[in-house]
Amino acid sequence: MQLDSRKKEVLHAIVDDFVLTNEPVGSKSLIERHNFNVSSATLRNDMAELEHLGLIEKPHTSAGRIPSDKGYREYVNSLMTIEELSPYEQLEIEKRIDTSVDEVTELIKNATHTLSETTGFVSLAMSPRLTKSFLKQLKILMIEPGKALVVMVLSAGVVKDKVVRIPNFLNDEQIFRISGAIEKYLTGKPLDEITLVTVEQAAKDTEVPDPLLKQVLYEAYAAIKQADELNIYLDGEHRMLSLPDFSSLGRARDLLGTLSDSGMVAGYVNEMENSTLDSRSRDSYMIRIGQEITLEGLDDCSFITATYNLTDSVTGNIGVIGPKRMLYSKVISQIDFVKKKLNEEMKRFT
Amino acid sequence: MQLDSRKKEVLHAIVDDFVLTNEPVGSKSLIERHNFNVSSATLRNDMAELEHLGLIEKPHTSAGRIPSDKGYREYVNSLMTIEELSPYEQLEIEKRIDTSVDEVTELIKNATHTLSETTGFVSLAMSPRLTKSFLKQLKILMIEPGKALVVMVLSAGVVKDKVVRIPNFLNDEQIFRISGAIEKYLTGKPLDEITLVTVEQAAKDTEVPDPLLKQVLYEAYAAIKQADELNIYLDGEHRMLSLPDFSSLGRARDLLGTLSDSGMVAGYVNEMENSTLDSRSRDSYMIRIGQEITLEGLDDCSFITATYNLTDSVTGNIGVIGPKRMLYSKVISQIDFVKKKLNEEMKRFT
DNA sequence: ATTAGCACTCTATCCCTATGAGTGCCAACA
DNA sequence: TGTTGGCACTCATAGGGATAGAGTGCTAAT
Repeated sequence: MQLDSRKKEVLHAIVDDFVLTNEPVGSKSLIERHNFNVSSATLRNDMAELEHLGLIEKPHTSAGRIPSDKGYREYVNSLMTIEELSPYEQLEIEKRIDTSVDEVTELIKNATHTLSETTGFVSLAMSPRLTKSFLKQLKILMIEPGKALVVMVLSAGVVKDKVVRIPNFLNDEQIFRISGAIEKYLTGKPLDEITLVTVEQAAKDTEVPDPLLKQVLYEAYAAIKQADELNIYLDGEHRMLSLPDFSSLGRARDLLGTLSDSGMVAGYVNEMENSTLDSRSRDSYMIRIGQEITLEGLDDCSFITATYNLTDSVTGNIGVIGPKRMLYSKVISQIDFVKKKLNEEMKRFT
Repeated sequence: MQLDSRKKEVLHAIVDDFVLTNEPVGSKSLIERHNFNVSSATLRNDMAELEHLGLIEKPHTSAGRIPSDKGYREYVNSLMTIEELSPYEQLEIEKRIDTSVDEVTELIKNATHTLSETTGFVSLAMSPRLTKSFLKQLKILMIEPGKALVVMVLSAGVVKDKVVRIPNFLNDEQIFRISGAIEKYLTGKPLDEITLVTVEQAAKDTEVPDPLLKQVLYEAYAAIKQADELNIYLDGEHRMLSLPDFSSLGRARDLLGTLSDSGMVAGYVNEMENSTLDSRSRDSYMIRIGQEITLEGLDDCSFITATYNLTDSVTGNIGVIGPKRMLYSKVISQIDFVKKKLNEEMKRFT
């Protein structure tokens, strides 16, 4: 996109003004608010050009201009500058995140909640992707005949467990032996390298009758696989209703309807994570604007996520879904700061 | 409330019509829809009387009548008849509840989700009140130096755990001894009879140095107490946006804002549970209508809950938050049926 | 390349009116 | 005493101009 410098300024100003006022911005008000040393007629020419390029558009013939998705994209990619949060803003966030919790999950939920409060938008986080973490401990506890609890401690400091069914006539002793064998064989193995075959191999010499063994192994395997399932945490959905951008009930309904299917949102975040659309090397966040988002009802939204690290290889995402018409640089700083805090606090768990 | 039988019919008809059409109902349309063998003028007299009693009201001078909170209350208490769901409706619900899950929590979430889908309103459930359940097993597993996992199996078939901090230099052996002592002493005790004192007594003879012991005991106690904390599951909040009753964005915002504070809603349900307002002996559900609900923003809602049983003494609530203008008898049957299914399925876990 | 000027477009707002559903009340009736 | 027909009155809602205002595109001059 080659734009001469004034046109860049004009686009920048239009985005800024529209974000601020939520009203289509015209050539005259642009002159009033900003120090362009040219006349409104000149800006009108520039604006016609920007519209021709698809960066801005008119709601109707005689209205001012609003940024198009492409315009926001240009703004985000090349025009805006991201500033650090002020010490005061940083403090506000630090005060809000409750870091006194004992579990990673709670910490993530807290951070997500804080992010929603801070931005005023919907926030979301994905649980850490545990496929790269490895098994540190695995114990199977008998609960009662036919029922056992598989407890796993993963390298990232995460504890997972699952109630499983086992054959009724297996006794403590046998379970203990199976459990020990699995643990011995699988400790240190990344979750994504654990297959049903490796689990079965683990228990070769347990001296437990084969038909009994099979079911336990399968259940243990299922428990392990469940441990690396992704969870998503959404927060602050109701805040969207306070935004003028969603004052039409229809839009609000579609949006919240889509967000209520958290599995679908999680799938989308995952897809984003694996996409090559973003210049990840440059920045540590991903942005999707308006129609770029393939979820229904999010056409008027932007979706920004950053990646947090529980360990080097165990990561998750945290971010925001807000209106396209948002203060991108501010929101990005806020996400970034929350992410940093989250990373710091997570060191406690690993 | 002494009403002659025609006035009862009139109130009944007004509620029915208003629920159906969402429009104030006038004397004339009442005649048209129902077989009152009197003239509209007579109904006008009756309606004036009902209004005088505070059972119905006018949005403005020359409009029809709508039921007041008191009118709905009368309807619910004395006028409506509750019918069983049709076999088809029952089947629809049975199809929807996924009962193949391994944990009570998942089952409850599924039932809640189904209830929201079925009614089209917000549904909610409280986790079982575990204070009356007793400890069946308690194990403390070392995770790493300074960190352990307390695993509890409760009589209601529920498994709870919590990561706790312990002194760094406690070894496996010592933890095993403490764990065994606590378990031996507390097994069979209802959770609400377990105090810090009883936990401390449990571990008198463990031969673990006292200062180390203290911290573990405190953490174990905290874990036990956390096990009986109440969780709430809300589902289908977005459905409220599809209801004409909440077509005003302001109302919808207030409502969803309040619901987003799930802790507050949980507190309210608990309060309801302990209230004596309801004739619990007669029916197995509780209803709060409009202003009877002390939560902000729920003035236009009704709140109906029923009690499910995990065991005889371990219960929770499941119910619906919908608009006042709802088909009470239908919704009550739906809740009741879901509750029954839930009770049946829960037998598997105990 | 920039600017002033101008005709044109379209929305938003206000006011006015007509419509119609509904009410309360009164007098008459069974 | 309860019921009814009749009637004047009320008020929300919808529709139809008329107007103001902000903004645009285009042209001709600088």
